Amino acid sequence: MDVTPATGNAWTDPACPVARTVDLVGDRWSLLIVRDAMDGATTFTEFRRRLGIARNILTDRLRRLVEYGILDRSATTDGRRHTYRLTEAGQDLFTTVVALRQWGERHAFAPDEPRSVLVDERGRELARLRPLSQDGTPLSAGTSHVRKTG
Amino acid sequence: MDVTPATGNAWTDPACPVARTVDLVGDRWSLLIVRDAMDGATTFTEFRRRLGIARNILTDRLRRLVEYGILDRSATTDGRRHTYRLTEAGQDLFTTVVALRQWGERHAFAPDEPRSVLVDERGRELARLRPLSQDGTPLSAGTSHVRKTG
DNA sequence: CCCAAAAGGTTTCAAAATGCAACCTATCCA
DNA sequence: TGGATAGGTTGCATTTTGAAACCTTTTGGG
Repeated sequence: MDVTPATGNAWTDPACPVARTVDLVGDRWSLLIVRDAMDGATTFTEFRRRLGIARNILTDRLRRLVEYGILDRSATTDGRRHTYRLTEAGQDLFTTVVALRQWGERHAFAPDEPRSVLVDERGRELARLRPLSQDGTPLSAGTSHVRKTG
Repeated sequence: MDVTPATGNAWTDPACPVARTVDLVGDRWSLLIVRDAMDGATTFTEFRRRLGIARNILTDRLRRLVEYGILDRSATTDGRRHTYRLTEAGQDLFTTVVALRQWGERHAFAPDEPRSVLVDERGRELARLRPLSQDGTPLSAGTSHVRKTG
């Protein structure tokens, strides 16, 4: 990839894939734009309606997401200037969005608070995401570690 | 949970678990602090050394992560004022960090760029996280949707 | 054909978040 | 006793964000 991050054109921690992802989509709005794109939003106005985001910020975030290869912008013929759709890289953020959602469900809601739910085509909630070793052993922070490079 | 977000004490989108999680840890630094805590960092100085973050910002983020129940701060007897450790909620962010990492590996690196790798106790890379339905069917943004509440 | 409304922005300016550097305080250890 | 180390706080400049006004193109009704 030849993408540069928002961070003054330098990665916060160039060798770390976590840090690079945070540099690209770790702001207040980008992942929520992706979330809404996954839920069917395609136009500037629709994103704005769902998010309540300032116009200039939305303009900037859409431009950046396109630049990063997460959204694709195409012209339309129906009076709307552009349609935004997730690229394959954008759709691949699904796992990340699900992980954020599941953590939020477990730790950011009181038991009785109403919340939106992500369901499959039969209306069932998803299985809990679990990091596994190649052989299927469940892994946690305690049973894994970062191997440095270079 | 009775936690309030950084966002001027109001949730960006109160019913959405994705948005609540972003409100809590979706800034430039929080998830990198959690990442380093998972990799063994426990002191102010150690976080600072690894991240290159400004002192006042680190102070603020540690305070917020403690307030949100993600880190636990305990006094020490060895000249360090405090030790920061992940709570259970903090450790549960492991899945989210892995999701960010795996996306970054796939989409934010050129094929030949050096990167750090997360491995299990035998040195093997993790299996790819995959959102699944309750019955084990793989799911994507296209085969799932958000069910609104309220 | 004309005009109002809608879509998708851009611009301006104020407010908030971030970052750097200097300063402060408590402990340890020689 | 005094310097080094840990863990901050404070002041100020820079950057990012946000609200509101303004602009341009398309579209659809009369």
